Amino acid sequence: MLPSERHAIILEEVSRQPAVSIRALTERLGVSRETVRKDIEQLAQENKLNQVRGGATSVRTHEPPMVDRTQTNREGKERIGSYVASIVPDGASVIIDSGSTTLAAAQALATNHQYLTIYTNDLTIASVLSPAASEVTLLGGRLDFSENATMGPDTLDHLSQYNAEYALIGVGGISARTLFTDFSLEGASLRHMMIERSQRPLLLADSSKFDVIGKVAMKPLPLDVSLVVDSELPKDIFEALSSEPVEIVRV
Amino acid sequence: MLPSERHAIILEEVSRQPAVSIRALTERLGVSRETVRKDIEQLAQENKLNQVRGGATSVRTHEPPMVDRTQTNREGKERIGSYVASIVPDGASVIIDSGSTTLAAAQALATNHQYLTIYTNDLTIASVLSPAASEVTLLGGRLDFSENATMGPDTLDHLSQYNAEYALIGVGGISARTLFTDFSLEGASLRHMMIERSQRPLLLADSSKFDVIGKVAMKPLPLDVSLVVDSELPKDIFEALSSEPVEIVRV
DNA sequence: AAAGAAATTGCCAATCTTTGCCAAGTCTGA
DNA sequence: TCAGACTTGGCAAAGATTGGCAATTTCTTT
Repeated sequence: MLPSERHAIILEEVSRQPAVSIRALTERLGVSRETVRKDIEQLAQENKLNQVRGGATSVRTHEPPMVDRTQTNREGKERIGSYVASIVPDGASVIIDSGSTTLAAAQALATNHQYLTIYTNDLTIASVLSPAASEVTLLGGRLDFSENATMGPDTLDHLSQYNAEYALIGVGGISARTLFTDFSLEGASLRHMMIERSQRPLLLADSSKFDVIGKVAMKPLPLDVSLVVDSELPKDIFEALSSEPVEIVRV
Repeated sequence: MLPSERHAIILEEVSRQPAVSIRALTERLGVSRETVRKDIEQLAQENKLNQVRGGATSVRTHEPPMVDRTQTNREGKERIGSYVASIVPDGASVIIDSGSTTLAAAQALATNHQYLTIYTNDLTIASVLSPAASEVTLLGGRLDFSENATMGPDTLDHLSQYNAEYALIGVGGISARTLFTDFSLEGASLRHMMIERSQRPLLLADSSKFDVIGKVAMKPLPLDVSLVVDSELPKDIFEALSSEPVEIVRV
């Protein structure tokens, strides 16, 4: 088995689970402990994974908490928000996903618009838009503490009653190999339905999402979407997206 | 199982519930008590959680729920809240109405309980109880800006899917002539259904509600309820209530 | 309500196991 | 043959388990 094969397998394992042990890898790869250790050492230097005692962990096992996320690449998120506010006309109906990027968009909408109809599962976004919209519908369901948003089957049920002209969707991560990924299955299902339920879905991804791989792959995009980004996409991601029904908007 | 895997699992547990026991973790992780204890010790040093006897608790000290200091009769509401917290056992399921009196009760519940199942239409109450409950379900629907709570047919629909052991209901006003009244039709319908959907409904009314007449009369009480008040009821109201299926609790 | 018994838990020390790291040896393909 | 890659073996360090004991909590009984 070639080193590159081993590396690929190690990376696959580590992206499928949050961590792998050297012990497990020696069996899977049929090589010695020491070889696996050196492979991991090498991959860790390339920032493909984290080396920990006894094995390796994925570079990003958990999504950082919301409080931190609102601060990362704030300027990029604000630029995306302004763009969204410029293309969504006043009076439109908009489904808005939870997250820090969509929150930035909601804040931008709140300053320019008055007669929006909003559907969202994010409590913060609902509060932000409440004074600036004709009507805000909060999707019901189990409250996820860290996201401050509702999730789960009830939320899907509730959303299924509505259609909107626009949808603002956040993504967990984009990479060339896995395309769009998410950090929870519930979140992925919800976002998928949000896309289906709108005429014009906008995927919002600031540059901090590039090359990030979440643990859940998103289902294939059901229809044409626009991907709004704040900086040039890495070339490999750009090429990987060329076969998808995605229009890329750089703002 | 790698140390980092264990840490991730422990943190996940502690973010899902407000507390985990070492006992439960030893089973979940398949390692000895001492190992779990040391893991917790380590995570506690990193401020990822709190170490307590027998386990760990979430580090989240829920953000100061900006108490409205202009709130009328705050002391009375707090007394009602403490009483409610004393009779609702931990682990119970509770429907909670929106409003300042029920918010006081929610705050009291949050300090004493850990494993409640909550259904509420009030965003503030949901946030307050989120770290202190096993599960918080936010009822979906149109967001009422002034109440910071959801209302309307969607909310009724959603609530109709649930039953709970307790319900904490606020009232708009109580008077001898009109008995219980409310300020909106939507609110009255919702409160009525909340009473129907619980085994043990508690109407909470501090003294600022006495002799107040809202514009909507509440439908007759569907079953026995307890009315929790913080001071002696005016005599005329007391007599008017004597023919109703109401047990009056003075706290 | 208080006292005592039983169970749980924290903490420590000794022991066993696993892992990291290094050096030397072995294998393989050009 | 030789250079690079892999394995093997050994040792020290880190990690994990076990058992013991005291402190604390919980349950019982009076």
